[in-house]
Amino acid sequence: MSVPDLPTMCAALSDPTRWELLTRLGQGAMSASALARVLPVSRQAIGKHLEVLREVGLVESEQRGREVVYLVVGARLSSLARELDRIGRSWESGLLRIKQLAEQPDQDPPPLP
Amino acid sequence: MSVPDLPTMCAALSDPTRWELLTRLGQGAMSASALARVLPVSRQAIGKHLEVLREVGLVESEQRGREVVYLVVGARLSSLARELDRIGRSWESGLLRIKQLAEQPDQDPPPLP
DNA sequence: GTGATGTGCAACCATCTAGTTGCACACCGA
DNA sequence: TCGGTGTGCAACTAGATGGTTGCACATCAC
Repeated sequence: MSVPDLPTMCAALSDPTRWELLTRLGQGAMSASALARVLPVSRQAIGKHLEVLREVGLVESEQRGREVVYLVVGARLSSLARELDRIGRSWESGLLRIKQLAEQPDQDPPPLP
Repeated sequence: MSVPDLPTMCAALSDPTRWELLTRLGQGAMSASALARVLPVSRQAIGKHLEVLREVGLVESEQRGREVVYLVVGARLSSLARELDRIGRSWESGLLRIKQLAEQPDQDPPPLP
């Protein structure tokens, strides 16, 4: 899996059903069929959701006997969080800089060389 | 604006055009028309995107003369980041706990009262 | 072996969404 | 006063998406 860009990562997290899947998997690995038994969605739909999550690295799959169980990858979510925080801070500091400029009226104008 | 849930916040961030808007606004407040001048998208489409971002609190709007300028709210993204990180960590610790349990075979079984 | 269970793949459908165009109206400046 | 610019609202379209059903096939347990 190549590292997905931010919009793709966020798109994977934009569906309530996928959050439900992630939350369940957060309590322990499960197969698609097992998830379909406890959720009001077909096994095939769940399979598609898990594939989306796997593509962005939020879950990993593992063959166990004849079934395929999925494990959540919390570190992936945390690394996304770090990146979002970094960007959010940069926006804030940028606005701060501009606000400071606006609050210095006609003071110390840059000399034209 | 009521606080939006995680899927809704992530959905707002799942579109490349909206990230483009946020990035531009990160360098300074702009109006929808000004954004439309520098992006290959119509002013109306940009207006819809900005409305989506405003609903989840990622931008704020401000009347300036006859135009409406939009400002990015970096703190909103950072607070989302904190929440995602918290969840990611909880998943990791949960898996760790289960892994530890699995690695203690038939040891210290709980007494039945 | 045989039935039950789990998986994979494909076709199909309804709805959401990101984009467009078009028009009406407000307002600023020369 | 009048042209240019900015905004708001509505209608429409193509494609993405989340969901379904159906079927074929592998595999585990009895």
